[in-house]
Amino acid sequence: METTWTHRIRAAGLRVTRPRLAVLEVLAAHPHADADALVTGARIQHPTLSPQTVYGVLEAFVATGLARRIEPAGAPALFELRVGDNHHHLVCRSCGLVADVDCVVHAAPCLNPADPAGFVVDEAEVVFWGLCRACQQEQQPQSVQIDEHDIRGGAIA
Amino acid sequence: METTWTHRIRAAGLRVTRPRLAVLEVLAAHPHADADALVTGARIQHPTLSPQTVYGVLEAFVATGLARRIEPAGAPALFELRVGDNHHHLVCRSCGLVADVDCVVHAAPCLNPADPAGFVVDEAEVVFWGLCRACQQEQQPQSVQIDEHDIRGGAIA
DNA sequence: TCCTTGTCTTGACTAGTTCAAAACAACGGG
DNA sequence: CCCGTTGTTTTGAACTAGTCAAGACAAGGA
Repeated sequence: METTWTHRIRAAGLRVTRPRLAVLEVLAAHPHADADALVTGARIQHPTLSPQTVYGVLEAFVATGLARRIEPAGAPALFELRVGDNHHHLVCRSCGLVADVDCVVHAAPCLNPADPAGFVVDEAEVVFWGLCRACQQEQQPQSVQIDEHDIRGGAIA
Repeated sequence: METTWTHRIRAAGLRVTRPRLAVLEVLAAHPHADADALVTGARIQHPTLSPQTVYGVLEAFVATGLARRIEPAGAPALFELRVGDNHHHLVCRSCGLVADVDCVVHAAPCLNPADPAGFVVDEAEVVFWGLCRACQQEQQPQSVQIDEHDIRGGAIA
């Protein structure tokens, strides 16, 4: 398993280091983790890891195309390894859970503005907002407070 | 002119105050301004205005549907008065300029995910990323540095 | 004009992220 | 297999956008 990560890191032109392997492994297990969750998760394998190091690792991953950074409005940035297939995201307004949605058109931009106002568009970012299954159930029975199960997008269960 | 704003504020169930009128007027003149730009702009009419007051004004506007808050990834939040017509945005990767794009389907959500994964979707947020006309011209001649004309989304020219 | 209540002001504070410099370690060459 | 170069990590501080709380203030109905 780890060999795969090693190869992918090296293929991206990066040196293979312990922090990078740790972050990559956590990211693989938690496909929409935020920086904080990645620090926590990666510390299981590398306890002395600092947040700044993780930011550095992520920056390198994003720059080389190993990872992608997504920033849902009003929440810390999330990172995912699914890159290059131009998919989109579903975000729960209540708990922040993020799910992937395949794009019907697999090439970017997958849709075009009617009047691009002179812009040359290279990407259409689509975020669907709504309620995930769990939050729908919580809100129907007897309108429970929403903060009860504060999973948020990035947290590691 | 001001009478119009007065009416709109009151119609929203809010008291008509000087900070609110000032912010509303700046927002009308600069349709995609960030909080900082609004403070600067509104101070022309009301020099003692503090950032916190503007945040409060904007919160009230957004809560009552007078204004809408948009948060392009990696930039401070922008505010606009165009609400309720479910339009989308074009953002320039280089200078941050934001332009409106009409939505072909005028009701939210204007498109549906192929597999909503159990989510009940109420909005599809679409952001088109690309280069605005000015930045295209700047990058072709002799690949000029991009920070030259740092208009950014919210700044007031 | 007075009173109530919503709004503004002031100030401190937080989360998320970035910057800079020095210590360190990966890995290609000898 | 060790060494040196160079990219990475570490450490620590700083920064920005935005939030919170409490008292002063003013809008607008009586």
